[in-house]
Amino acid sequence: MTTNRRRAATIPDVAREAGVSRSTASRALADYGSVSPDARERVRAAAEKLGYRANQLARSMITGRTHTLGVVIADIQNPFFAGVTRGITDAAHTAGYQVLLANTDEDLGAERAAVKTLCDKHVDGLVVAPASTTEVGHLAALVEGVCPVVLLDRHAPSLPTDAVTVDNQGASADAVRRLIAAGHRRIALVTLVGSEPDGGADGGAEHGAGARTGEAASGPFPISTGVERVAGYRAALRAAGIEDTDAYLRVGTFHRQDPAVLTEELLSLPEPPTAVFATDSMIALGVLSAVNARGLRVPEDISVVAFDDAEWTRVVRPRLSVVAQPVQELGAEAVRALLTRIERGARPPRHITLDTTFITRDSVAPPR
Amino acid sequence: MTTNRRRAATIPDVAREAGVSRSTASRALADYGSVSPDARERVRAAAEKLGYRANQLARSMITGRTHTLGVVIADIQNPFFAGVTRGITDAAHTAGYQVLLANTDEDLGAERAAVKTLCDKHVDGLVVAPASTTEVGHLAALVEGVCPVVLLDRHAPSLPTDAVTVDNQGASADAVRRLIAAGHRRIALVTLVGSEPDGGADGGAEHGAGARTGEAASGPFPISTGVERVAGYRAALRAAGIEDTDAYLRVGTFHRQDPAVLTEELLSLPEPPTAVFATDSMIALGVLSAVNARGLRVPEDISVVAFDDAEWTRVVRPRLSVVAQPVQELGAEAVRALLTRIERGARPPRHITLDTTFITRDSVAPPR
DNA sequence: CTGAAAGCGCTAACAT
DNA sequence: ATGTTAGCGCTTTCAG
Repeated sequence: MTTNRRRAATIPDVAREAGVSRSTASRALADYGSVSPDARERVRAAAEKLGYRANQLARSMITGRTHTLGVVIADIQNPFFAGVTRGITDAAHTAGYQVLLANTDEDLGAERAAVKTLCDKHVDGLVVAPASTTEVGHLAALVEGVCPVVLLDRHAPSLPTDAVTVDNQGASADAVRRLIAAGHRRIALVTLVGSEPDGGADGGAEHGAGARTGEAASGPFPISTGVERVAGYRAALRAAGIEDTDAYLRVGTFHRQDPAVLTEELLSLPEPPTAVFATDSMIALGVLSAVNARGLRVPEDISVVAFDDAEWTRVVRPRLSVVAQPVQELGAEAVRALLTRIERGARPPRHITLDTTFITRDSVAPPR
Repeated sequence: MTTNRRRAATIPDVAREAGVSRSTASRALADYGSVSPDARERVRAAAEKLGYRANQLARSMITGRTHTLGVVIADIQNPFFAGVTRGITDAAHTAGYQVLLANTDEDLGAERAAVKTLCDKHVDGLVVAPASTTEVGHLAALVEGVCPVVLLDRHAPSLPTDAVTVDNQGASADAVRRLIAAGHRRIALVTLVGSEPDGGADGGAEHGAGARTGEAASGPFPISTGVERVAGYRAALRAAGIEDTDAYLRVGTFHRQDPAVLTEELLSLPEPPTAVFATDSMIALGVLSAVNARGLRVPEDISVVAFDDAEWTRVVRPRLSVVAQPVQELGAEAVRALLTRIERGARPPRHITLDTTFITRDSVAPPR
């Protein structure tokens, strides 16, 4: 029934079949310029008959647009990024774009490599959750007109481009304030930061924030999210008259420290915290596992609050009270910003802030 | 310091700088044919100096290879697929390939569209977790030499290509057998299938499996995973002398039914099940929420077992006993199979089966 | 080992 | 409105 065809049909084939020139065929198919209704119909029919599919590669080479977006995140297995990525792909597909995915595990080297590879693939734009918000030289180079970039989840002040985040400081302060309102004074914060700054020449903003951790983290925080959440935590503590805001602050490094261990350290303090705030759901998993391992009960023995409304937080007993981020919307908004930047070209950087919601469940109680 | 450059450096630029012809420059850069060490070095230096980056689009147009793989899955927010995707991207990147991502939500139409778009983008191969294992006409067309496809998680017998799965039937039977060993007789299975067959002309294999659900699911199961897990469930039940294997079988449709509601129905039966088997972690979430809503305790009042070792299953109390699938390995293995197919061309279909592990935790107890 | 020339499939000026 | 011509950046025969 079907005709043999070794080679896919091309524009010349369609043009011949329709009895028009290649340009007319091209115009009719790509829907630009002016074509007579008659010719247009003949071309459409011929294309249909031959099963013509445009060679996007060739088209991209001419137009300079691939209708492909690059997404560079820490880890697709982290529910936050999975949600964000879902939002990104949905928004992208709706707009006729495909999505190229890369994981960095918060490693700056991996991020640089990913960005380079994706650019080589001629993505029309990049959504990046940067491993560092100060070491952004590799991104700065792109922002200068090479390839639009939009930052997601994290804001790099030195980078003149859009960023889509939540109000981390406010959300964090709010969460801590709720713990304080419940009567807590010894409130811990457990967080993880990306790779250490590698000392490259990177005219970036300053983020001094020493953390009293066991050994590491003497340098600056590389990720704005962490900085801001810690800032909110400190602010709320200070506002409550708690002077030593860093007594229960634990900042680990993504690859080198396990949040469970950090928590274990906290719990073995002479005066252990009565509440723990985890800055994401993966960290919360570690916190809970340390709490469980020690036989402590939530919330009777210790209160727990976390960032990110992961599905499991509704199923654990007690159900976890969380700071919910609009994950899919973050992704969708980032794509929207990126597309505007792609279509309208350079424009003043916008920082879009989406609202979080504190979801009160059962993991907070007054300290004993 | 840096020179102004509006236009990216091209091969002619490098050739000129190195004082050789374009062909020689191309050979040196792409590392093929023969080039004198001297010329090769001069070209490398020139490329370095000009910051030359090959135009992958142009290269792909000639070579016919894009070093891009397409991944078509149900939902990246499902931890199973997130893990699989992580395995895929890692393996792909290691081999020098990028990954284009598409979600289908188990919708056949979305899958067809995704496959078409990805092919138009000239991916070198496709990893697909098909929404249906019988309606695979759109994939069959590709397998005929157009674009290598490897099936993931699900096996379509009618499709002459590789599939990477676990032994679903065996794993399922094993899990049910453990429930039986604990003394259960009224064991429920809650599962979800993709979109209904659309009656297209698709010479596929037959999968008859009626399910006693409230309203839907009178047709065949479209997904092999579901079929096999149900088969294992039935086999184990029958082997234990339980005749009516479908009394507690609940098969919902992905978009139209909520596992929590299905479970709620089961629990309100005159003789409710004493154990529930959920065929993935998302379904388990629904099952648990229904169980919790009814105030039942696990495992005292009801035992629960699920497929997929999601992170949260270790944190809930009681910790959930699960059938763990090697998620990342599934993805990595699929890429490996795909790459062999891409490099070595057509070959007899292989069905690769990876081992599952039953992880005994605390959600199973004898019935009261 | 190297260079000249052809051409992948398509779009975009420029004529007509 | 349509056809002619050029050319995107690269690889690849084919001569030399």
